[in-house]
Order: sequence, then structure tokens, then C-alpha cells
Amino acid sequence: MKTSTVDTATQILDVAERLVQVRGFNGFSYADVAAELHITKAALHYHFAGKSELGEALMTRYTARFSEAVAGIETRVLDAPARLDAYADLYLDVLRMERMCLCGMLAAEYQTLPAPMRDTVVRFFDNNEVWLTAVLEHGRGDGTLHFTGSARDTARVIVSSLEGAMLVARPFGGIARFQAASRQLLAGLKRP
Amino acid sequence: MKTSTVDTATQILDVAERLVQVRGFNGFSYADVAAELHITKAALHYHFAGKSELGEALMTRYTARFSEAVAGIETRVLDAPARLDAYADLYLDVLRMERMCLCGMLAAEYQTLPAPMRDTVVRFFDNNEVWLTAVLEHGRGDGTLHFTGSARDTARVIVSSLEGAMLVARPFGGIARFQAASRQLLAGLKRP
DNA sequence: GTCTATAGGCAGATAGAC
DNA sequence: GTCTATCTGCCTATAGAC
Repeated sequence: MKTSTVDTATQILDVAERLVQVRGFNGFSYADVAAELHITKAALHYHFAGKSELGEALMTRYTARFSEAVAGIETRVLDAPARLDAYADLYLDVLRMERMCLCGMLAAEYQTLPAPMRDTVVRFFDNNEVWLTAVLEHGRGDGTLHFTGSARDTARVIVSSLEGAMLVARPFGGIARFQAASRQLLAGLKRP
Repeated sequence: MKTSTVDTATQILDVAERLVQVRGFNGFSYADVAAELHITKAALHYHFAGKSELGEALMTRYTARFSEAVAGIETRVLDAPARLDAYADLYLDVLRMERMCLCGMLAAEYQTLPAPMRDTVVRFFDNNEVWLTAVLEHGRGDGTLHFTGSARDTARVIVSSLEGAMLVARPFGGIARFQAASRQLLAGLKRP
């Protein structure tokens, strides 16, 4: 019989994840997380030895979740243009919570990250590009998408443009700017 | 008769600017700047009362410089497509120094910034969009540029996509990713 | 698993001499 | 303008009781 209470480690990850996405990895502390959960900093160290380990755990979970969400698109959505829309909606959902993409935030702070975290950031973008590349090639094959240059380069444009749209949209508040940028970006791939 | 030595305040701004662009506003300290210039933290406080004031001074100078650079494009470059290329090259020059755009970095850290700095970040993006909007309308008028939707929305796509391309390119090292994204983005505006 | 207590360091900042 | 000296406070982290 499963309880309704959430594992403490999970609660820690939830709070820390939000803090990193809103304030950055260098913009939050163990004290912030502890205060919010009404536990002590020492209790945090029991679950995650140090900030670096906490960061690695955040990345592992985030990457897995994002991969699941992306895989879910393939089962629900069939044609390539709609898959791109659904992909952009993943970013929109994050922005609605007034957060930055975790990996986009960490990309900004990249030079200050513990070494183990750096690799996972790069891998995140790579994984996304691989998936998008397949979608783009599929769409070009059946004539629903149109772009010049390689599918991989176009995938890179999509990833970086969506990250940039999130980055700039947050200081302005609201999701309008992101949506406008996202729509215009994807519209360019749908018209012949 | 002007001396060859550089004003200390200017040296401080130079070092601090680089540190913010590489490590973020929350990723550098007065101690870092002082050590690099072989002066004490107290000397820094003489020139800039606090980190917030230093940050404001950085933004003021950066915004002015960027505006000058953008204005310079208008005097050197005449047709709209070439102006867009020159604009993208401003970002490329920053990336070549292995830095992020100052305002892109601060956009990521927006929620943790001192209030006076926030407004200047928003204004930076606004100013850039205004200039780009004029270039886009000019280009559409003489038939050298083609895009659907408003010039303002397209300007926003350009700004956010270039910021995103810088953001993602840095963890991968080198400028290739940025150049590929930049070229593809602008190519879409040049073809009919 | 969570606590109290504390270590050791670095942050931003100030007073006052030179 | 720059220094030494110092402050207060927060940071990450650890030891050891419960």
C-alpha cells in the first residue's frame, strides 16, 4: 500500500530543481532548500553529499524526464510538423512555470559548473538534436517539412532558438514573446 | 598630453565585464576582480560602492557600446541583408572571446539581479528590436528581405535566436555551432 | 533520517591610516 | 586612491547525539 507522502530525496530534488531553473545553480543554497522543506542543511547533506552531487542528480532526473516526454510525443503525434509543435510545447510548459530550461540555465553558468555536471549539459542538447534530426528527416521525406541544409543543422537551430526564446522571454514576463518566436520559427519549416 | 595608462575604474569595468560574461553576475566576486588587478577589495569599493552599482555601470557602458556598434553598421553597410549579417557578427565577436552576451547572461540570472539592473536588461533587448525592426521594414520595402508576420515579431525572433545560439554554442566550444545557426536563420529571411 | 553544534572559508562591505 | 584591518553574515560541509 503506497503512502501519499513523497520521498524526502524527491522533495529535495523538486525544490532544488525549481530554484536552479529560476535563480541559477550559483543563485541558490542548501539553506534555501532546507528552509523551504523545514529541515536542516545537515539533513540535506545526508541525501546529497554536496552541491555538486545534488546538481548531478538534478541533471540525471531532468534528462530522463525530458527524454520520456519526447518519446511520448512519438506515440501520441504522428506527423512531423505536429511533432515539432509538441516539442516546442515542452518548452512552453516550463516557461509557464516562470522557469528557464534547466540545461539552458546551466549552459549560461557552464564555466562555473562542477566538471561532472558539464558533460550532462552537453549530452542533453545532443540528445534533443538527435531526436529532432529524425523528425526533420521524416518530415522532409513525406513532404510535410521544408528546409535547406542538413537536418542536423536545422535541429540545432530549433534547439538554440527555443532556448533563446525562453531566455529572453522571462525578463519580459508572460509567454507571449516565446509563443511568437516559436510560431514564427516553426512556420518557416512548414511552408514550401 | 594623454598618458598610456588606463583609468582604474575602466580597468575594473573591463575585468568585471569579462568575469560576468564568462561566469555570470553570481559567479564572480570583488575578490576576483581585485586579485586580477593587484589591488584590494577596499579599493574597488572606492570606485564602485557595491556590486549592484558595479553591475549598473557595466550595463550602462555595454549598452552604449552596443548601440554605437549598431549605429556604425548603418554608416558602413547599406543594404538590409548585409546589415543583418553585420549585426550577427557583433554576437560572433563576443563569442570568439568565449563570452556570452552580457545581457543574455543577465537575462538568465534575471530573478536574482538588483532591481536597477533589471530594467537595463529589458531596455537592451528593446533597443535592439527597434533597430532590427527598422532594418527589416527597409529590406521588405526594397524587396531584399522576405518574412511573414510583423517586422517587430521577426526582430524578436532574430534577437532571441542569436542569444540562444550563443548560449548553446559555448558549452560545445568553438564558434561553428553559432555560425551554422546564424547563417540558417538569416538565410530564411533572404530567400523569397 | 533528522537533529544540534560548529568548523573553516569566502562573501560584500566599512573605518580609518597613509 | 590605495592600503590594512576588521566586521558581519552566509556559504558548504562535518561530527556526533538522538
